[in-house]
Amino acid sequence: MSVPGDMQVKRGSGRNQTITMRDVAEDSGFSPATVSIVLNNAPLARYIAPATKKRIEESAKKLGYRPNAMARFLRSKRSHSVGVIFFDITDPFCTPVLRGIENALYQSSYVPIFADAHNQRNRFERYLEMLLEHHVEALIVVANWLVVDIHLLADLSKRNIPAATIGWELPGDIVSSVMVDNEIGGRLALEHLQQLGHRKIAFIRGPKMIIDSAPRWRGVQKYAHTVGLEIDPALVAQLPDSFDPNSGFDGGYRLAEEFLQKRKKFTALMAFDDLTALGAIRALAKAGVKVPEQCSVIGFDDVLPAAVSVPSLTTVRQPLETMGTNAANIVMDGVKAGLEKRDWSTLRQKVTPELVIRDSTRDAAHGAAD
Amino acid sequence: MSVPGDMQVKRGSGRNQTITMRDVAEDSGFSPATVSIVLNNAPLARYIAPATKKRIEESAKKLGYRPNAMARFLRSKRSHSVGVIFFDITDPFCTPVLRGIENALYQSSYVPIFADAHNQRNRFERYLEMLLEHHVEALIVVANWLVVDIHLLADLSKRNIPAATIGWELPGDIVSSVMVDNEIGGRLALEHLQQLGHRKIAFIRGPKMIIDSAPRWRGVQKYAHTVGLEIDPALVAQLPDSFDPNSGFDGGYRLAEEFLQKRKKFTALMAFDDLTALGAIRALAKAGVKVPEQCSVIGFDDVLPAAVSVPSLTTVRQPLETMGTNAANIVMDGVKAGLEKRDWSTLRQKVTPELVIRDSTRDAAHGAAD
DNA sequence: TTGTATGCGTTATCAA
DNA sequence: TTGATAACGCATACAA
Repeated sequence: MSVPGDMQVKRGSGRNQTITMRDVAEDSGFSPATVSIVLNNAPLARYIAPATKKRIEESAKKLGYRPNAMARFLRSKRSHSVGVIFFDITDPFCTPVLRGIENALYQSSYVPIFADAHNQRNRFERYLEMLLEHHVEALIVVANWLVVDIHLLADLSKRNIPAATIGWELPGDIVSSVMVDNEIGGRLALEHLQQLGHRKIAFIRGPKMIIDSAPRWRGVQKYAHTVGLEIDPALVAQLPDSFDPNSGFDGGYRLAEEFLQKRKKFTALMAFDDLTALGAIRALAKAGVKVPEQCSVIGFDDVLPAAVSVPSLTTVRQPLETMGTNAANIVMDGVKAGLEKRDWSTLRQKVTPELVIRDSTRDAAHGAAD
Repeated sequence: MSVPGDMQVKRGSGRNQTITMRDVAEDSGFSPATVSIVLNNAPLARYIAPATKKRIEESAKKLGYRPNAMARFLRSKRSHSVGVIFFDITDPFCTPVLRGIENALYQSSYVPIFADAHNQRNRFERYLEMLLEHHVEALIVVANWLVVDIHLLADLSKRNIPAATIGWELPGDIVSSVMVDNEIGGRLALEHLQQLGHRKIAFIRGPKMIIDSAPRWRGVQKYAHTVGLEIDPALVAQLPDSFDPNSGFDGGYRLAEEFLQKRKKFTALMAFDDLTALGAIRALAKAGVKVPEQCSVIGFDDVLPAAVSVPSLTTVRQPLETMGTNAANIVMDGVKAGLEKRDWSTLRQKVTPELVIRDSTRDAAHGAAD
């Protein structure tokens, strides 16, 4: 039996709330400074006796010590957090992106502080403010949909906090960005339809205010030109600007209906994105046009609804999760660079989309929607 | 013209990084204490001369002063952040919930720290650890899918941090919870089919490990009993346990296929959730069974894919965004209670689901899948 | 009505 | 190889 004095019972006095470093110091018999060095595995830890380390680590574990992130920040200026602002989380586009970001940050033991601008400029600004107050070490903006003028972001670089945008880019080299290569994507989609033998193709272009719209369409035009495919202006429509990222569905429905009313024959339809494609498919179905038998439809993005619809949607896949991961890694690299006083420059990354062939497209031999 | 001495230009010296309260104090000519009182509108602010307040506020604005959340926390023990752990953000169920949580927290100027457990226990624990380090003032767990035993959460109440779960509940009264009333939901679904005249109905029940499965099925059984509807055991299947929240799609597909192979006639199918329903619809379509003409299908949840599928899916809607909002309000109330040393007790909230009739169901007169 | 002094839990700079 | 000590930026008790 051990003598009473042997008992390491912590006097459960008043301050039973939180275990501080001082508690660990007392328990282990070393000074707070040493404890700090050991527990952070700081450079100086090389000079600490292994036995000491062990004792300290044991005490820490025994007491359930948890470093206080706030106190730590006050000294080290490191909050171990990154701000992540979504323009509109409602867009299924965002989910895999968020997953990618989260996963990358997790690897570095950083936490994401989540913000959703609801497509409102003042909300965006307010969140920026809040994130700054929380001293996030970096910022990621997922700007899939609406424009909010992001000059605000330029402000950040002044504060030396690395920022990256996903699905959007700013002029200049202040903010990093990760985007799909829309031109390749546009080509991929049209190429697929063309190779299936489609010649009469209807197009629903993206809203003017979306940055992806123009290059994606350029990809289409260039490819059409290359293979000598004629694009009938009567079969080209454009989604109206809107604040709702999922409005493409209604837009696709309406524009497809209009195509049908024109009684212009087409055997395939290329939509700006997946939801637009699904909207179009619904219009076609309502008019009794079967997909893909009478009309092939291709989307863009590869969000969840594309995979689980009936028929499943052929689409051009954006590697959304990867895009999130990359953006997070880019800013984290910036954070590390700042820490090590290394030089670091902003990055503009284009990722390559990929054709995903499913059930909504097939060869043109069979029929046509008119 | 003002004299040179009038210029309030801040010497852009070394410490141009961050504006602290001391800077504001110097600039306004008052002490840091007074500045603190004014800027926080603390109780003592009542006694401060309006002119003083004005001067201080102007200086603060002019200098672009931003309180340092970390430093503030160290004193006040308030981090102005709430941890939000998702078991698996990949589930479309989560998006509206997240939106609801975010919106409620925003109203109180709290930020959500986002965590995604990827359905892994150790990841869940690690995040809990990280959130504790960041001293979140409350915790919300969105446990839509897999079980991770949440005894860990009980730990939190010891630390006096209010917690709530969404889509899951714990025994005891340690943690608040917000759930749909699954029994009502189950009844609603069956009632709809029954009122459309369906008698031969196939059922795909939820996985055993999901907490919703049992009560939802109970609702079905009770209603069937009430109206004297017979449930054919050969037309009842159950989704296998799985770690992937979207696996219901494949499960629905497979089980619907099996029903079809049995050559038992049914004119309607009730699926555990929307994705399961969509999977089933794909199987039916593949077998040439038209929905809703030959077979009605109803889902549960009302996630995005349900609304944009073709045909659009009739479903029992969970008020997901509201559930998120409610959970956030519940824990925020706990936070305030703690602050005011008020009493506060944990809550178990059941929200009411709602039938959303769309295009995947119709009266039974027309045909049957066999 | 405002200012002074102190400490929150850590880390960094010394000195020992 | 380790320990004192002094900040970090803010909020409060207390003094003035």
